[in-house]
Amino acid sequence: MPRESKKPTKSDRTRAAIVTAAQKLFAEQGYERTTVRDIAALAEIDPALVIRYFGSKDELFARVAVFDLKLPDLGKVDRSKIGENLVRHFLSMWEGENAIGGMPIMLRSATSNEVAANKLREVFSGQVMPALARAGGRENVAERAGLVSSQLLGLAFCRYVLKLPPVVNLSREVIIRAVGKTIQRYATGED
Amino acid sequence: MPRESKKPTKSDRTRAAIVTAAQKLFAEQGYERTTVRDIAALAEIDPALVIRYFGSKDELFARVAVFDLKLPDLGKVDRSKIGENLVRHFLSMWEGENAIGGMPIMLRSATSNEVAANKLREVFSGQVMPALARAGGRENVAERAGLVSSQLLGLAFCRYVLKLPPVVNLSREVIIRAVGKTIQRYATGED
DNA sequence: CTAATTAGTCAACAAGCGTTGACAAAAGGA
DNA sequence: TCCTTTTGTCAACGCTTGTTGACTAATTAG
Repeated sequence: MPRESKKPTKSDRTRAAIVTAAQKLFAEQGYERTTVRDIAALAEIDPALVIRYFGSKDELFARVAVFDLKLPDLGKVDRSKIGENLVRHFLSMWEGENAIGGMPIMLRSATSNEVAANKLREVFSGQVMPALARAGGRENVAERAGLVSSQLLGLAFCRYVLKLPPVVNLSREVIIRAVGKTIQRYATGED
Repeated sequence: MPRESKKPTKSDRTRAAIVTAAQKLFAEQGYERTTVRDIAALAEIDPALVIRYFGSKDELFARVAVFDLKLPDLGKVDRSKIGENLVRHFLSMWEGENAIGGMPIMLRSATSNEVAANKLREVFSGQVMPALARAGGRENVAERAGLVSSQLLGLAFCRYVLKLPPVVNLSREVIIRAVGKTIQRYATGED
């Protein structure tokens, strides 16, 4: 009974359907508003299967609410283009083909779900801080990373979660120029 | 039966206790997580009274989730100090004595409660946009207001809701200097 | 083909939710 | 004092939630 990656097809299609439905609903309505029955209905399966395959609603959420920012090595980026680079990367994480599904899920749920909030803080200390440590001096890393996060999370919050019309309507170019300049200053610590 | 402001004391102390408890709990856990029974327990009254006095949980939330940013007239502020001024004002709205209780309530609930999200958007178009219209040219008001909001809401989200340690630890002075410079650029549309 | 394993169905559970209405206590004016 | 209005209490309602276990159907192995 090799549990290896052989036998690609069985009804893990069910598992996949559950995951897909859960991602969509958690991202749209957050953890509390999304019910196991909603997920099952969207996946066109029985609610009991959600529990059978994932143990509980919490475990399913934990499974789905993981993501990797895939931040580039800022030590290898042209020093004067770090801000632009980060903003471009950030937008591509949220929009287009390779968008990371876990991000809207976390942002929507972190306000009322302590598990999600902790995961977001971990992403910060495990991914954002280390990346920023390679972008400027060793000093004030936390301060610089905090400022960067406040701007980028705020942008995501307004644009993708709250959907504030003027922020939704901002073009990629405007964001890259205006916000990029801010991130450049925060990230490098230059005044 | 004059319904005027006479007779200051009866048991509107109950009403006040309910409002106070509701503000605290909505601000800490958001709309969905907060139950009528929780509010009643904190106010040390019967759950039925919450409904009696406020009609429903939704009406109580609507009552409590209102706020006025009290933005200053930016036309009367030294043009080069608009950013600093706005950030100072923003911090005072969140911290200290006269902090507005409705703000954390809204921010926590807007991610999963459409009523709260709409109210936030109304605050934006009814208070932030008009104020910014007096800070720069008539053009790009929406763009500038959107950028300002993305930074200030992001700051509030990280510092007061998510409580990201590096952002919580930022001193007022650092925030006023670093974020103030950003807001200055966004608000005036310079560069 | 038969037997065993896997996948899916169904009804129900205990707990929690917002909300209601019938009733008792307290307060205040006549 | 009595009577009316205000305040508060209590139990219960109908509904939804996450979760469970017994059962059937489908798939696979020998």
